[in-house]
Amino acid sequence: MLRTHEAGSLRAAHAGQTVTLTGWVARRRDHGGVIFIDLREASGVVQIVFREGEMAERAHRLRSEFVVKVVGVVTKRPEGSANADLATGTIEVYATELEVLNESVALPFQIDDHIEIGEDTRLRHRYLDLRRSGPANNLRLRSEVNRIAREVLHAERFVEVETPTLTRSTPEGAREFLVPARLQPGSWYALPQSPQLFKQLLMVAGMERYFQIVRCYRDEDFRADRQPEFTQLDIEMSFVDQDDIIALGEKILTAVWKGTVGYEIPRPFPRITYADAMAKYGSDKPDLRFDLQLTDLTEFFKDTPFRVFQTPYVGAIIMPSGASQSRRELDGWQDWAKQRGAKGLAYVLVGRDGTLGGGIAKNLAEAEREGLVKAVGANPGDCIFFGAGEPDQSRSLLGAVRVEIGRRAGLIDENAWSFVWVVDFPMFESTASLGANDVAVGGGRWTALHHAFTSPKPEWADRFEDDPGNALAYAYDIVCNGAEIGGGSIRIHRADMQQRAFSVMGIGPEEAQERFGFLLDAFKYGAPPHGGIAFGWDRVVMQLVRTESIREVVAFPKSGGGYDPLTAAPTPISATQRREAGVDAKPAAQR
RNA sequence: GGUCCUGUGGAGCAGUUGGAGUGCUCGCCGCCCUGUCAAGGCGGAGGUCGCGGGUUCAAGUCCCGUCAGGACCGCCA
Repeated sequence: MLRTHEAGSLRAAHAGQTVTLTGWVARRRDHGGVIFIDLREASGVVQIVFREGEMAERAHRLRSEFVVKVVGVVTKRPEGSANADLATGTIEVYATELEVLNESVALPFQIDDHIEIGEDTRLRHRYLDLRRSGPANNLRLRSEVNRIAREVLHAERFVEVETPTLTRSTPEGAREFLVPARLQPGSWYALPQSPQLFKQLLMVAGMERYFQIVRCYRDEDFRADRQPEFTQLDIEMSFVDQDDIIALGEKILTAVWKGTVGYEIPRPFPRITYADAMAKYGSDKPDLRFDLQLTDLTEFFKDTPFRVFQTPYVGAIIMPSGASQSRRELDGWQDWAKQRGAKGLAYVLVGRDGTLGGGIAKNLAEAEREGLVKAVGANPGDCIFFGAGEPDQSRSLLGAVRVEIGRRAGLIDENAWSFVWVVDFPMFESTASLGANDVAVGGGRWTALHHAFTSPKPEWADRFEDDPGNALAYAYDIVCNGAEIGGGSIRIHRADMQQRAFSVMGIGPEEAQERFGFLLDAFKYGAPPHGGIAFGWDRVVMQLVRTESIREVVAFPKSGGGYDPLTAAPTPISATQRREAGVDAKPAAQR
C-alpha cells in the first residue's frame, strides 16, 4: 500500500508516530502561515497541518479533490482546538512531506454532505456524488445486507447458483428486453424478468436449497421504486410448505435489520390474508405503522336515497380532525382523487356537536345522518371520506386515501418498522379488468395473479377450476412499512395440476408445451414439491436507508426514459453493428 | 398513453400586477492572513433566463408548441 495508516483510523494513541497517508483534499483552510487540509479517504477524514516555509508554500497550491500522499507526525491537538465532530478530532497530522499524486479540475458541484445538489447533476457525475458520505454509505450498507443474507443462507446449507441472463423469451408478465442472436439471425434472446423457471429446474435437479443475488430486467415504465434492471435475492427450496419459506424469510430479514440498523424485528411477523388486507386497508401492501381502517358501509347504505351510494360497495375512512380542513384542502382531495381516475371523493365533516356538515351530508337520509358517526366510529371534528362502486376499485381508492391521510395528518411514525406477511392471495384474476395492452398469459378469461406455476391452497387443489374467481393460492408477500419487499409461492409440481391451471388460463396442452415445454418436460422426471420467495433487494435497502428513491441505493442508476445520465446509454449503433447483430434479419414466414 | 410539478452563471435558489442594470448564497480565479475545521477579509471572472413561436411599445414573467428531469395513474405475474 502507498500508505501506512488509514486516515480515519488515527486516534490519540497514535500521537508521536510518523505516518504516510493517501487521499483526497476535501477542504482547505489557508491562513497564510498555517494551512489546514481535511484529508478524506474511505476510512474517514483527518486534519493535516502545513506550517510556514516550503510546506505551506506547496500546500497553498492544493485544490479541492487533488489526490495527495502526505508523510507527517500524528500530534495531539492544542488545548481547545479539538473537533468533537470528527472521529479523529483529538489529533492532527503535521506534514513533513507532500506529494501530489493527481490533480483535479474545478468540480461540477461541491463534494459536501450538507449541500443539496440536483439529481440530474449528481447522476451525471455519479463518481463524484459517491465521494459524499451519504451516497457512499448507502452502497456500503447494501454490501452489508448482501453479506448478512449470504451468511444466513450458507449457514442453512443453501447453494448459490448463477442462472443465465441470455435466455428464452417466455412472455408471462412484464415486457422483456430482447437481445439479437448474432449466430442465428432473426432469433432473439430475452433477459430474464426473474430466474423463476431456472430455479424450479434446480429443484428438479435436486439442489433442494438454492439462492442467488440476481439481476432481473423488466422493460416497463419507471416509478420512484422501479428501475429497468433491479436485483432480487432469489430463493427456492424443495420439500417445504409455506410456513417453512416464511420462517426462512423472517430469519433473513431479522438478521439483516439487526446487522445493519440494529433493530430486532419481533417474531413471528404478523400475517394478514389478502381478503382482510383489502377489506381493512384497501391495499395488498398495507402500511401498518398506523392503525386507521376502512369501514364497510354497504349494508348501512343498502336503502340509501343517495344515488351515488346505490352501488355494490360503499366504504368509508376517517381522517382524524379532518373537519378543520380548509375549503381549498377539501377541494384538493377532489383533484387528488380525480388524478387517480375516480370521479371525486365524497366526504362529510363531523361538527363539534356531532352533527354532519359539508360535502354530501345533505344528500343522506335522516336516519343515515344520525347513524353514520357511530357506524364508522368517528369523533367530533373528524372528516369521513367515502368510496362507492365496485368493491375492488373503491377499496383501492380508500386504501390510497388512507395512506394519504396518514401522510397529511402525520399519523406515520417515521422511525417505526412494521412487517406483515400478506397470505392467501387469489390464484387468478379476471382478464376483464386488465387493460388492453396487458401481456396476459394465455387467451382465457383468467390469468395468474402471481404466476402461472403457483399452487392452489390444499382446499382448492381439487376444484379451483370450478370457481377461479375465489380460488386461493399458496402465495405470500412480505410488506415493510407499506412497501412490498418480497413475494413468493409454493409451486405446482405435478403435470396434471399444472395442465388444469393452464386450462383455466386458456392455455391448451400444445401451447403450454411450446411455451414452457422445457419446464413441463423436466417435471415429468420426478419434480419434488417446492416453493420459494424473491426479495426486491433494492427495496429492502431503500427501507433500511429510509429513502423514497430506488436511485439512492443503486450505484449507477438510470433516469426516467431508461437513460443512463453517466454513459448516455442507450445509443444508436453503427450499420456494421446492425448487420452483425442480425437486428434486421427477416424472420422466416410464420407457420 | 394520461395528469401534475420543475427548468435563471459551475452548484443551490430568488426575481411582485409584464417595466430601468437579472439578485443572493456557495464554488471558481488572484491577493492578504499562524489555529481553522461549512475559516475569514479584499478584489475579479463567469448568464443564449431549456428550445421554438406568439401577444405587447416592452417578456425570465403572459399564451401555444417542444425538449429534458421528477412525482403519480395506466403498466410492472
